[in-house]
Amino acid sequence: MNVRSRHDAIVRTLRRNGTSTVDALADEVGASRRTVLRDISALRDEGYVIHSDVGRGGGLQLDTQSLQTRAKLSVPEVFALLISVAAMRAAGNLPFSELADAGLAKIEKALPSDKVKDLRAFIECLHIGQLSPQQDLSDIGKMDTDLLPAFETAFLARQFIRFDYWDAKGRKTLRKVEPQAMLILPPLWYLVGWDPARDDFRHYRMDRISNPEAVPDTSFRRRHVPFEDDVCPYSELPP
Amino acid sequence: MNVRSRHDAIVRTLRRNGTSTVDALADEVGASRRTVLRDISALRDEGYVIHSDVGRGGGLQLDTQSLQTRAKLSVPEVFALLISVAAMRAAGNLPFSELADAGLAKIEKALPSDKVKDLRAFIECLHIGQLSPQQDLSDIGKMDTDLLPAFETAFLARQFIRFDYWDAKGRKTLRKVEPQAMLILPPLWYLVGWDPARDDFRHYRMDRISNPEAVPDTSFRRRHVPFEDDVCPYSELPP
DNA sequence: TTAAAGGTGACAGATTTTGGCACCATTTAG
DNA sequence: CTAAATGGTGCCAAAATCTGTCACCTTTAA
Repeated sequence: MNVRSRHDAIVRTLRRNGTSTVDALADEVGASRRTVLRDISALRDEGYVIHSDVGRGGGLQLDTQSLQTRAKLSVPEVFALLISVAAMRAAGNLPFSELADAGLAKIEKALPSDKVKDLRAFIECLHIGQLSPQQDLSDIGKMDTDLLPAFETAFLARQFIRFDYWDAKGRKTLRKVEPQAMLILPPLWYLVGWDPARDDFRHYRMDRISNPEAVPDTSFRRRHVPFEDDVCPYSELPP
Repeated sequence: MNVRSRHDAIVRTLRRNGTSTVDALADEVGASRRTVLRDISALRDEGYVIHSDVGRGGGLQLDTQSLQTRAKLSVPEVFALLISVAAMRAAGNLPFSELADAGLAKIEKALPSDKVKDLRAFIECLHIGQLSPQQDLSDIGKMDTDLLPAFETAFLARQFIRFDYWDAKGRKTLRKVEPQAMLILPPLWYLVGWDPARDDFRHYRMDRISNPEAVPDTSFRRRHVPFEDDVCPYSELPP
């Protein structure tokens, strides 16, 4: 019996029984009274709130609201959560969004600090708006999460991005643009890029992009994307 | 040097240097070659993807997209994240919402299963709509997250909820209602309750509720709340 | 062929964890 | 009041685990 799994067993037992004595716990997890007491102390250090009543009829009691959970997340998952909360916040602060932020802050604290900075910088490139409901959105494709690495690299290292694009008429073309921003108009998601060949901004629906690849190019410039606050000048975007 | 901190040091070094040899790592973290190899093996077991090139010029390389983070979250924080993602999904599926769900699934897997069921059941009571923008929302108060425990208890144990309520005219009254649903009209958040004294549904702005308390009462009935799909019959709600 | 790299197994020594014990403080039953 | 039940602490030896050393293997590039 591992120390970690013994801790888990203790928490589980406390949750199940509501209240329990040290000796009963020791019996349950197959460890000595002394060890269980040390475990309780360790769990308290970890943030669990465990009440104890001393004396006859007393025992230990786990504060159910204080339950901790230990999750192991990958960077793309953290990224997705960050976007979710950022999008929700942009849509109008919900109650609990502070609490969600607190949770995310803990997750971020567990990431290497440079990775956090990268993610935040990427999220700075997001613009979230409201799509007018009369648009025809019958053909929304699923966005492939495999796109993420190339986009992250291109945005953060200020590289060009090259990809295949199927336009609204079903024609496939090869594009190479400076990634300037990401525009979210739920449920659509656009890349806003500066196309040097056309000397203008172009927007690309993410679900029509495939095989993206970050391409180093010294001519990259960060440009001022013509978003004004929450007003999106792209409101006449073809779906 | 702890095992845990040595693992962290190894991951940090691999991230910083991009690629590194076992001997260099051993030197860096002040441990033997053998120990570092054991640590690498342990990290791989934990889910880190570490590529290795054998032979002259080879070395270890951490797959940057596979970076894991170990976060410790409390139940209310998990709850807030669940609501965020649920709300975002209701607002129109964003790309990455699947990824966010995958992350949340991992978090939930780390929770006791009954707690997960409770949280899901609570979230079932949420109705998320769109607030028409012409409403006057100048006086939105902050919702206190301390309200959560009482609401969770009342909803899940089917108990009445008693609270102080300040209405739009600033009058304070004591209410006791059957909690039937939660209505989210960003950025507002309502409790939809059946008030037995008035024999009708009433809605209460959450930021005007204080001192909520769950009260067991055998007369509680689950009622059909007159929401129709996404159409909210409460659209004439006074803010 | 040789040197540089990752990887494995075995074993003794170093370190940490565990169990047992004595003991203390508090509370409730009788 | 007294006794029993409970949480809690300090100490130390035994048990378990971790670590370093060493020998050796495989693969790869010069």
